[in-house]
Amino acid sequence: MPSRKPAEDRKAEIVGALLRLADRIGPDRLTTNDIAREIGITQAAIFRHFPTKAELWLAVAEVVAQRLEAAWLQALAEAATPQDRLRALIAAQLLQIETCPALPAILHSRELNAENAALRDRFRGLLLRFQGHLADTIDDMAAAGAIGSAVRSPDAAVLLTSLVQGVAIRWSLGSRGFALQTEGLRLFEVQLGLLAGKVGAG
Amino acid sequence: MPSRKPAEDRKAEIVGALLRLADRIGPDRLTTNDIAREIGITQAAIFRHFPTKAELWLAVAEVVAQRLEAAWLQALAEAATPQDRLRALIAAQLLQIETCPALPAILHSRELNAENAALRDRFRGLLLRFQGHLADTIDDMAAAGAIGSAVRSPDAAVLLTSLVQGVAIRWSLGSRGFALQTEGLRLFEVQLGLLAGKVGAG
DNA sequence: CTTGTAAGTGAGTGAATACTAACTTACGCT
DNA sequence: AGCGTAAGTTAGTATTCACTCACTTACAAG
Repeated sequence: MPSRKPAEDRKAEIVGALLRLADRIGPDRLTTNDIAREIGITQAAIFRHFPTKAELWLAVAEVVAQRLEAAWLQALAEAATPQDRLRALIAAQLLQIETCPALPAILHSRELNAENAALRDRFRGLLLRFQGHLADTIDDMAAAGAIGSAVRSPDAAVLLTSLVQGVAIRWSLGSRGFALQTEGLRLFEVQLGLLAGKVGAG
Repeated sequence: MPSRKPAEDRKAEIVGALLRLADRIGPDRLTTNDIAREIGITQAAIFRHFPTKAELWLAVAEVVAQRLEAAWLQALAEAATPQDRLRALIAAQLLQIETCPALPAILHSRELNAENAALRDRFRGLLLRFQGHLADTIDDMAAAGAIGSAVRSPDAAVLLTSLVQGVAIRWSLGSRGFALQTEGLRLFEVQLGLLAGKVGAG
């Protein structure tokens, strides 16, 4: 009786519903029934599109990876100076988390950390690639003299990644009582000031 | 047939088992059966000591809170200079996470974030108190001239808390392939150098 | 209009879930 | 020694979980 959709569309719909519900219900508590109810099909229909729940999670990882990488590339392409690129990378990441608040919880889920090794590797690779972009951009800044060299760029990249994750935790624990991107970028400027302040001092 | 224990001891044993298993199995997937099997009693016996699972979680929060606060107070008491106190606070927190690796996952669990509001408030209060200690210590450093005042102490505290959380995430995603406390303290020295480098520059 | 395919259904599976009730027995106290 | 208490058990409950299977039917191509 219900309207049918081509498999591609339905798969995307299922993945989208999972990401939406993972925030409300939690990645490890989310059931196939929750997803089915959300999009108005039966639970059994989920398994026509994904053989197991673990494979559904891998499809989710694929979608997330594509979204994040696209956001990073756009940030890198649109900003002119290395400093603007760095800010744009951080802003993009904050926006992605704000748009898809389940992301931090998925990083800590046991679906990822204990039961689905392929999923963990996918996300770890993503995080490493983000830090790589950050480190490269920081190297560009150092080459342009916009920043000191007292801190090695991979360390600076880790500090900035941590900043994003830390503000995301506060955001989530505090029931999202502030604007994630605004507060994150404010702290980014503070940290950038610290990094830039080291010019010629190391 | 099995050896009996006074309720106090058994409660502590249950809480300890939960914390151990929450790391391996995940906070949201951990069942009362898992706990019972771990300590060699039947699942029903759990409910002689805790009326519901949610109350068991609250007892866990209480134990964690006491451990963390004791570690902080000891760090504050044992270190002489404000700078040493700051380092000791960070070291203590890193050690607590290394000793009880379930802590970050619990922070992101849905037991905490969605289903057990009392649990969330308990942990949020803990985190705020940690940042308070950090900020106070940073103020002491500023008063002693050991640090610049370009960065407001609450912001610096957030940056340091984020550092701990960020390195903890990398540690866990990377299958704990490095020593958390060592790497965390190394990054702390980097960040401290940045903060201290601003002396007189603000 | 017919027809093949694939999207979706309905009804089920066994295993787990948190939690309960009625019982048994180990242990401390006198 | 014996007795009361409380820590533990066995055997359940209703519900939910991921997943299966036989089936129906919407839709697009010829």
